[in-house]
Formats: sequence, structure tokens, C-alpha cells
Amino acid sequence: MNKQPTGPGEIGWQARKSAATRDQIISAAIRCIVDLSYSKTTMIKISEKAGLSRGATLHHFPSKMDIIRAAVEYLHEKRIQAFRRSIREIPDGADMAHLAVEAYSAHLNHPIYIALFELSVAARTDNELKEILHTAQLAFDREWYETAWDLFPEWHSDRKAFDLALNLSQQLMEGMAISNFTHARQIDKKQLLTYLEEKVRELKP
Amino acid sequence: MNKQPTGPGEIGWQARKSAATRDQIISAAIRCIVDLSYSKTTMIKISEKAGLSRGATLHHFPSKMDIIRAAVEYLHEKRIQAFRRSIREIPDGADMAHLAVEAYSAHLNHPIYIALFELSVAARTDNELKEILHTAQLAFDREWYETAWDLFPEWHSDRKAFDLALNLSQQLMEGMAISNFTHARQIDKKQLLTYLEEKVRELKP
DNA sequence: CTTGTTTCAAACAGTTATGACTTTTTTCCG
DNA sequence: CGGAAAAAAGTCATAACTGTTTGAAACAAG
Repeated sequence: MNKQPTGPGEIGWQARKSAATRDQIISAAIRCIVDLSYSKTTMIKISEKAGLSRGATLHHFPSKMDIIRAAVEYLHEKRIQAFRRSIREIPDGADMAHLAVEAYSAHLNHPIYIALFELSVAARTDNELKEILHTAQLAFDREWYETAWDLFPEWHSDRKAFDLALNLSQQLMEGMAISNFTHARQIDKKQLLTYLEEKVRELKP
Repeated sequence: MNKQPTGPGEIGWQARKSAATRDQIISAAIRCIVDLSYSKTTMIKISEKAGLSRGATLHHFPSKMDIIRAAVEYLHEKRIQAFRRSIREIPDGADMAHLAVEAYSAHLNHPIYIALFELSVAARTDNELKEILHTAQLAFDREWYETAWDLFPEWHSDRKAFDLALNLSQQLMEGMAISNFTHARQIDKKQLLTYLEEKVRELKP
């Protein structure tokens, strides 16, 4: 990779390569989860996608669960980052309801969400995974709620209405995202989202 | 089981026993899917739950997929039956919105729905399973829509509003059911359901 | 009583995953 | 340049699952 000798005082010795392959492994694991499902994600498949041998992968992560653990951390970090970015980009004075709905809608079709959903479903019947997810999930939920609260100061006069609007949006949109593959019948998403935006505006104090 | 000699004209010779063990196997398979997840459902586990040997199970169903196929058929049949029964029980002149919401809510916490959900998620990355589910799912969705249409004649003047109310209810409630295990934060379900009922009443022509 | 069919049990071969262990290659630094 | 240490590759034992095959009961019918 980088053949320059470690400069004086430089922290990074070439464990940067190690960090880089670690990231490769985590990224490969997430792609496996999205493409193959959690249960079909094996060390072999991860190694193949990462372009490494099994031994190399096992050198960085002693067991499969260690990879999953790292992947969950990575996913939640990225998810919060993406959430913050998407709402920071909303211009002042814009149609907040519409843009916020749009933003969360886009998020729900992103691989990050799909991977986390796949893991959440698998966790229903896997206690070890459930425990790994629980901490990160709790942190995300709190972060999500507080970021939204800060973002919409005009709701501060009515916390109940705020909770209702937030929950309504979240639950409905997640239901819609998931129904993509739990239902054969195609629904009119646009109609539903427009209606949702309307109701959110109505709820605003 | 029944040692009486096959009576004259009687259809059922002791293939009734066969049918009974077939049902046992299907039931055991569904319990496995709910308790262990689709991917951890193996012939061995199914046989154990059914109280049979692997050979016996394999005699009735040549392969695992044949069991799954039968289970999917069984689940959709039961689901439609349960749906029809629950709405037939709604008394005339009652608060339809409330009772219908209540009924679908109950359904979403029933093992039948959990099993189908588990299978639907697994089907995302399993083409064989996807194909098995697709037909039955299509039939259920149509049945569901038409039963609802027949049940609420007062909406017949406005099909658009009907679709909106139906989709809103379905997507929101499914989102809520699923968020039980995808979110750590507990939401106020009662508030959301009450709001939903109110909106459904508003939409009624 | 015997013959053939249906139900169930058990043993077997083939495949695939995991994780421990060993060996080779690469990289760093004196 | 040369040795130490980390990274990567390869090997192995073990375990689990699938589906085939073989064998043994139960039972109806000739």
C-alpha cells in the first residue's frame, strides 16, 4: 500500500492496512447480509466478497459474530450520519413535512436500512444477535427522536402532537417499505405519502 | 387408529392416518418457523416437534421444500378463514372502524401472521420460496380487498377514499406490528390506533 | 396364509460450515 | 541486509443437514 517509512512522530504505522482490510471485511459482510440474508452469510462468502482467504478474515475477526458485531456498530453509525446529513440539507422555510417524509422514504430504501432490517428480523430468534442489536438500536432511537425534536421547534408547544406525528410517519413509512416484499399487491404509495404529509401539517400546532 | 374395516362405499380407508400425520408435520413445521426462524427450520427439528423419525417425515414429504409448500398453502387458507370469521362477527350498527382495526390488530399478533412474515422476509433472498409465496400472496391480497369492499358498502360511492383508508390502515398497522422487534423504543400504540380510527371515520363518504 | 402396499425407522454418503492450528508471505525497523 | 512481528493463506477435525437407500412392521386383499 503505502511504502513510505513511518515518519517521525507519526502515529500510523502500517496498521492502516489492517484497518483498511477490516473495513473491507465489514463492508463485504454487510453486502452479504443484504444480498444473501443473515443466515446465509458465512465466513467463506464474506471472505470471497472481500477478496481474502478465510484465514485472513479469521485473523482480523476471531469468529463470525465478531464481524457481525462490528458490522452492526458500523451500520448504526452510518445511519445516524445519513439521518443528520439529510435533515441538515433541508433548506430553511421549505416544505418541511414534504422534505422530511421524502428524506426518510429515501433512507428506507437504502442498503443500510435493509441490512438492519434483515438483522432485526433474524434477531427475533437469535438471542446473541438480539443483544448485539439492542444497545445500538436504543441509542439510535433516542438520537432519532431528539434530532427530530430539535429540528422542529415549532412543535415544542405540544409534545403529544409531536409524538403522534413522528410515530405516525415512522410506522406508516416503515410499513410501506416492508410491504414491498411482504405483499404481492402494489399499493398507491404516492397517494399515501401525500395524505401523510397533509396529516402532519394538520397536526402542527 | 381406526381399526374398523373399510365400510362399503366408504371413501376413507386408513389413509386418514396418513392425512393426520401430514397435518402433524405441517403444524410442526409452522411452529418451527415461528419459534426458530425459517433458516433454522430443518427436517430434524420438524420431525422432533412432530414426534416422528426423519424417515417417517421424509416418507410423507420427499423434500423440505415440499413441507414448506404445504405449510404456505395451509397458512393462507387459515388466514383467509380467520379474516372472514373475525369480520363476520362484527355486529350490525357497531363502530365498524374501531372493530375492524381491533380485528386486524389481533390478527397481526397471531402466529399465522408471524409465520407468514418470517417466510416473506426469507423469500427476499430465496427465489424458490419467493415463487411459492407469490401465488398464495396474490390470492390473499385480492380476497382481502374484495372482502373489505363487500363489507363496507357505505364506501362504494368513493373508491379512492376506500383505497386510501384501507391502505393507510393496513400499512400503518403492519408497520406497528413489525416495529415490535425492529425498534427498542416503545411507542404509544393506543394513541396511534385511536388516531387511525378517527381518520378512517373522516374519510368515510 | 401369503402377497403387495403403506407407514415408519435407521444407516449411509455427500456437502458445507466453523474455528483451531500451521505455514508462508509481507512489512517494519535496527 | 537480516531478524522480528504482523498479515494472509492453507490444512484439518468436527459437526450439522439433506436426501437416498435399505429394512422392518402393520394392514388390506386374494
